[in-house]
Amino acid sequence: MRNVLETPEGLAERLAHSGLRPTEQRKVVYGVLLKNRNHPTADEVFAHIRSEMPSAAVSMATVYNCLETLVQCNLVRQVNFERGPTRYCPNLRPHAHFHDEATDTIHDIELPAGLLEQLHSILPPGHQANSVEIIFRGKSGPSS
Amino acid sequence: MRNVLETPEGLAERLAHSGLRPTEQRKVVYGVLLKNRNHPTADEVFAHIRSEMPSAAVSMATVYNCLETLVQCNLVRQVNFERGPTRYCPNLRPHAHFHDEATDTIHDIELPAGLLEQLHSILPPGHQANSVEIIFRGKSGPSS
DNA sequence: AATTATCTTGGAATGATTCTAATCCTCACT
DNA sequence: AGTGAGGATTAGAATCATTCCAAGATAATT
Repeated sequence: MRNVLETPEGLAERLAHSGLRPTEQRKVVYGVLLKNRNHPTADEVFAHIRSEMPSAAVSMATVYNCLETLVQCNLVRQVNFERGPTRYCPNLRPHAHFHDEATDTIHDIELPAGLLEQLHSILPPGHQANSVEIIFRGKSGPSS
Repeated sequence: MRNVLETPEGLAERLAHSGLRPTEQRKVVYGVLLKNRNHPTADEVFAHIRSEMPSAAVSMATVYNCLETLVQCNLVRQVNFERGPTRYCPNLRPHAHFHDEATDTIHDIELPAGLLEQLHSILPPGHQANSVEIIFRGKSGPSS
C-alpha cells in the first residue's frame, strides 16, 4: 500500500503548504523520482529528464534546487553512501537500505514491526535519537 | 578490554604483514587516532599534528595517504555522515554511531550481543550482507 | 655504492555541490 | 493592458574534500 503522499497530486498540496509553487520543473523532478525508484543521483535525474522528456527544459542547478525543495517539504529523503553523490528516495516509510556492491545498486529493505523501537532501546541513558539509519552492504542474489 | 591491535605496537606488525613500512608519518597519524577518539577528519588529524607535535613534518597529502593505508590494513575504519568529510575511527569492534546534532560530535554505541545477527535476519532471501552500518542522529544529554 | 622499491610532498586536477547575480514568471493591483 | 513584488530558474563561478601526478627523499637489497 503506497502512501497517499507519493503521488504527483500530493506534490502541489505539499508545496502550497510551504507557500511554494508547483512549477513545471518541480513536477518533472518529482515525477522522475516516483517513476524511477532506484535512488538516482542528481546527475541521473538530470540525464533522465534530458533523454526521456527533452521538451522539459531543466538545468542542473534547477535539478539541485528542486531536489532540495522536495527534501524540505518532506516529500523525498536523501541518502548517502560513503562519499558518493547524494541519492534521492521518495519512500517515506522507515526502511533500511541495501547496497549491492556487485551491481552498485541500492534497494529498500522493509523493517519488521518493533525493530526501530528495539534499536532505540540500545541507546545509553540520556540519548534521544530522532532518526536511525541502517545500511547493509553486500550482494543480493539473482532472486532479488 | 581494548583490542590488542589498537596499540602503537600493533601497527608495525600489521603494516609488515602487507609489506609496508612503519614510517614516522604512519606512526604519528595512527597515534593521533588512538589518542583522539572522537572520529576526527583528515583535516583535524592534520591540525592536531601541526599544533601538538610541530616537529613531525607531515603534509596534508601524507595524512590522506597514511589514513588510506591504515584503512587498507584494517587498523582503522572510515565513517561518513551525510556528505561531510570522512571521519576515522580506530575502534574495530562492531558498533553503532551516534551523531549528536547539537554539538556535531560523534560517539560509539556498543551493540548488545545478537543484534547484528538479528539485523541480518531481516534481509529477504538471497541477500548476503557483509557489513551493516547503524547511525543514530539526535542529541545526547549531559550525562553522556 | 648502485639499484630498486617504497614514501612523501606540493601543487594541479577532479567531482559533487553551493553560491551568485541576472533574468524570467506569475499574480495581485491598478 | 501595465506595473511591481516576490518567487523561480539559470549559467557560470566558487567551494571543499579528496585524488592524482610527477619529482624528490628514504630505505632495503644487491
